[in-house]
Amino acid sequence: MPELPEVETLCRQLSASLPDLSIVELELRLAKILKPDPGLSADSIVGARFESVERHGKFLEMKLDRDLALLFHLRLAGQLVHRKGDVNLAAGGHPVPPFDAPLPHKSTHLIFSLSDGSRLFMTDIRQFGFCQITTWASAAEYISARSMGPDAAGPGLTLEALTKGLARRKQTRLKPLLLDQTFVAGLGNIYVDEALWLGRLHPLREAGSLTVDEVTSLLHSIQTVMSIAIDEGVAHVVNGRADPDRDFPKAHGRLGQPCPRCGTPIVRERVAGRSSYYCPNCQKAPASDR
DNA sequence: AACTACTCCTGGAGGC
DNA sequence: TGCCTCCAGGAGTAGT
Repeated sequence: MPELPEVETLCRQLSASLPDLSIVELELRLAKILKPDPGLSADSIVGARFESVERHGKFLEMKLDRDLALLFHLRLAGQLVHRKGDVNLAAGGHPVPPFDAPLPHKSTHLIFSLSDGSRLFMTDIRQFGFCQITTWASAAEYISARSMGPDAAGPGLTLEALTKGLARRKQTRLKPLLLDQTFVAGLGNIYVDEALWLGRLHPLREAGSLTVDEVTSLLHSIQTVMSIAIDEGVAHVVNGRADPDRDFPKAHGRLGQPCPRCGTPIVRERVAGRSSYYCPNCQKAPASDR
């Protein structure tokens, strides 16, 4: 569930809390979570100091001195909490367990003890996330090899780039296309649904069927959803259900609830193997499906 | 090229 | 109450 906004929020917090601290000890509680590059090991990073934290799509890269780096992907349910005493200096990712829960949790797989007595916990109830121990150059190579598209919240996602991208993938439905990290980087199931709802586009529309106005609308919708989530708070969805006390997300996780725009009940349909929520009135199905 | 199915895994929800 | 099944989700891979 951690998508671009969750990782970006975490990145900003860790950028403030980690630099200049060094790693005193690393406790690995689930071996497969840690993936050291050949020639490196958990021991390699003991004593190394954090320099900076960066986001690449949904990847989080922590640059250390000695040319070392940690590359995290939180996948479905990964969470990072940097805590000193009872105080969270940074916390983000999947909201289960709650960020203020006692740590380590039974699903905490990795604990970094840092030079000021604080600790960084990686918790992941689904065990799909990972932390790679690598070098600056190998991290850059690894990221580059993903061939990620323009960042959904970055300046590279322009009308021109989006138009060209859609033209290259004319036959692909919008939902799987937007989930494809090589098309645009950072979106996941929740924010794709939100962007499509905001742009009044049905998830099964083919990329090549969009008018110029619709492409423009899609671009603005992606950018708007990203900035709302980053600036005003990420979507709170647990087990596929949107938090009933918040009005964001608008469509995702709101089966049967009235569309905030027109009042028509939101429907759920399986698209590309994923639950997709949309308004059947505002987001008209493609002609071929009617 | 584009699609589906399957894999990794756990926990929460709902049915009976 | 307790079993059972289903579902959530990112992304890689294999097969059609």
